[in-house]
Amino acid sequence: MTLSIATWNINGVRARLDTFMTWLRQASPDIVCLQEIKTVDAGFPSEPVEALGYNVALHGQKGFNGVAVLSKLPLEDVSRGLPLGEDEVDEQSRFLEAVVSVQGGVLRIASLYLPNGNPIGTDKFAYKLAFMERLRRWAEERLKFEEPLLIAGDFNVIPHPIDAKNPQVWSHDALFQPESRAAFAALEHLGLTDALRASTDAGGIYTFWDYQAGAWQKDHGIRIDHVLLSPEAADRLEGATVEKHVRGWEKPSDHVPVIVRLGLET
DNA sequence: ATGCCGGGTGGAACCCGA
Repeated sequence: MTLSIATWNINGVRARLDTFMTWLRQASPDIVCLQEIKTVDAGFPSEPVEALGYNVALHGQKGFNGVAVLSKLPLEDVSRGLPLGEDEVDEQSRFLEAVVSVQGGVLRIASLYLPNGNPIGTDKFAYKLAFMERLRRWAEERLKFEEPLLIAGDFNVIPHPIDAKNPQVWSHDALFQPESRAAFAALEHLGLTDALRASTDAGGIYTFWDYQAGAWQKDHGIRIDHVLLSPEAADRLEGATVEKHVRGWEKPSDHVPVIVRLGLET
């Protein structure tokens, strides 16, 4: 059978409730990773989501950030936040890890909201790069398990010029800095596969269009929402698609969902 | 060089995003 896993930066789940529920009913993925829910756990619309058959795991935050994993399969293990070093504190809710059972083992899922990092040259950019290094170290440890693993979310990185309509516009932006792109490449060098790029080398595929300056109307987009796969997941990849049409709906998020399909028995 | 738009908080004007 095929398991479908989606990721979507929803830009405020409460402001997006109608759009979100409409999409969830239509697309009906087995697993959904959400970012920027922008609410504490108690503010998440768990009841209507559970009514559609989903289990809900949350790592919320007041006003900003916040990630979630929804799953039609039971969530057996949930862990909030990336590991921290000695004396390190991270008050930002940007990472949520969960495990579901599949035939012969488990499927491990991480919902990720990587820091934007703008403007460059500030502590925000340093925080982004430090966060990416923490993610790299975590992924390195998890890959030792040799199990199907997905890191799905808003990476806030434009990996290559082909992933932007106008790459030169982003040359001074944290999303397209050499350091940001190198840190993304370092994740791939661990053995992780960019699911969309494993499916196609076509240009013009974007997941974000700014609300401002008519970016959507001009198709001035960037591809910054990604799904990275461990070798055991990549071997089962059946396809990856971007739900572009959702950007044209009423009250859209500025991001659209990305869906990957894996051949896995449950 | 900055704002554009939109969500959040808190109850106006400001922070934040990408």
